[in-house]
Amino acid sequence: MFPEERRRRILEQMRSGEAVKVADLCTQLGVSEASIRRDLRELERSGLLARTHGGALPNEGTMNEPSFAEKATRSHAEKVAIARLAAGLVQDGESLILDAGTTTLEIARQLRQRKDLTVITNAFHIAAELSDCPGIKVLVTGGEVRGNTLALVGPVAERTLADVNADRLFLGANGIDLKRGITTPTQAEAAVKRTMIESARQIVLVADHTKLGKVAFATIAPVTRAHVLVTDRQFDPHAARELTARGLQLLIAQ
Amino acid sequence: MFPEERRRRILEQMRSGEAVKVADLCTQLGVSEASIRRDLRELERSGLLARTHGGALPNEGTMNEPSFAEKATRSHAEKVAIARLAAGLVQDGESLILDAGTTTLEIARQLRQRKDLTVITNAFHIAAELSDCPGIKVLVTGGEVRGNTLALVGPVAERTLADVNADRLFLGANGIDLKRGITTPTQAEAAVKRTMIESARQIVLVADHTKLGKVAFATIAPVTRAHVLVTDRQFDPHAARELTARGLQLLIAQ
DNA sequence: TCAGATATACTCAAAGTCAATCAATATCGG
DNA sequence: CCGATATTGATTGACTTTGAGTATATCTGA
Repeated sequence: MFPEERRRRILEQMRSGEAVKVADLCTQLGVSEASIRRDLRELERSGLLARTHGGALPNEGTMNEPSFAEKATRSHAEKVAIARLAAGLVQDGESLILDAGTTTLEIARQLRQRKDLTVITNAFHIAAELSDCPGIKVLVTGGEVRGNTLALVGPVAERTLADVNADRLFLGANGIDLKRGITTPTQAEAAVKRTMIESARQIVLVADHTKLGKVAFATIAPVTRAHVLVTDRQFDPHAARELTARGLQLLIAQ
Repeated sequence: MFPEERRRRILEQMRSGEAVKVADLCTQLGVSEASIRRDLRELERSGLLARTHGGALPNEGTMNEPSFAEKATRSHAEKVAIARLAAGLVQDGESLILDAGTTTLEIARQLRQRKDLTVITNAFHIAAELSDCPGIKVLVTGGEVRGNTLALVGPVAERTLADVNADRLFLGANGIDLKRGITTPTQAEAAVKRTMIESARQIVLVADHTKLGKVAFATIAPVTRAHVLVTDRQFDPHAARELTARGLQLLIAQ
């Protein structure tokens, strides 16, 4: 058992967010307490955990935060249903903007067989997904990479988007609220999404029912700025009626 | 038993994700510890495992990926060697342009631990590789996705590149020829690479020896436009002398 | 607040491991 | 055939890792 190996196992054990005790690790890994302490000190130095008396607590980054991959599998069936319905709006020959996000990635997958599409996106995954489709021309906006979402934001992205004219935008969001509008966690993302909205003729908002009522930090636009909302059937009927009354077309995936 | 064969067996043994001990490998493969250590050093350089005191651990993630087989080849080891040498030119705090390509991707990997870098690239893979590095700001050029290489080309890419000023460019190429210059298969890529050249203070051409004498369809620039060429030691000595005479600095990876 | 129980930092010596060098052998290209 | 290059294993001194021992620090419950 090597020191490095031991440290990996310690981290592995903390992945669930639980604290570890020196004595436990000691028996589990079959080394003296001195060695365990040395390991913990080292891992603390790397910023992976915080030591306490008798053991250690995992640090933010060490815990299993929902990665992109995990988010993508969470309620995957619903996302596919929403994506199918949304993709049905697209006619061959159109040009589309696809926002970054797991639902919009599903839309991209649904569009693979289509002919003569132009897709503009600020998401790696979407561009990669469509890059080998003969009937689809993919334009990436460029911009700075936003840490964990792999979305591109910033002036470069905005400028590219400002210079295009798309038939349709498929917009993702973290929060949809009747009063606070469509929201997202960062100003930078909000700015990009606003530019997308300006460059598209029709705005299709895609969001599952869990987004309703949530408010994230930065407002993108009022909900009425969207023309269509595609969501699932657990979407609150009251809110649905209210949105319809305000002129949105609602499409409910089954 | 050839060194290559031995290394393959070592990797074979680590496939399950288990650690290996120098002493064990030593008896199993019937060679001295010195040789085993040399093998492990080499494999570590290629990014296939992590050495520890007494043995080695499989590198997290890499072991079961499809890219694993490719990484185990000799040409990949050469690329890594070139990349290490090239990455050594970079000082913390600089801004770089990284062209799309397998060697430049390796350069990106070598830069992960650096601080305060700005990296501009037209390659997905490079952007993804560096996106989670706290010390590195990644700017993607944007542009159209070129089918199989996943490089971004076209007016959007060129405009983004034209608007930046980088300390260094690491440029890949399909062909390097004394008469025909630096070449690449398509006009679109050539145009992007030319823009990169214009936006950087120092041009570092990275190319293994197989590129010498090859001529691809589109010329990017004469070889003399580069300031430094990083290559491997199988690079033809005559050509090397000729290039040095023309003012290029040659760096030969061992 | 204090005493007793734990947990910790520190030093040290032993065991094991490593890098560097060198000479011997094997292989390659002409 | 010869010189150049690669590969190998032995040797040496230096480095890491380890657990025990000891003095200090921290926690807990009264």
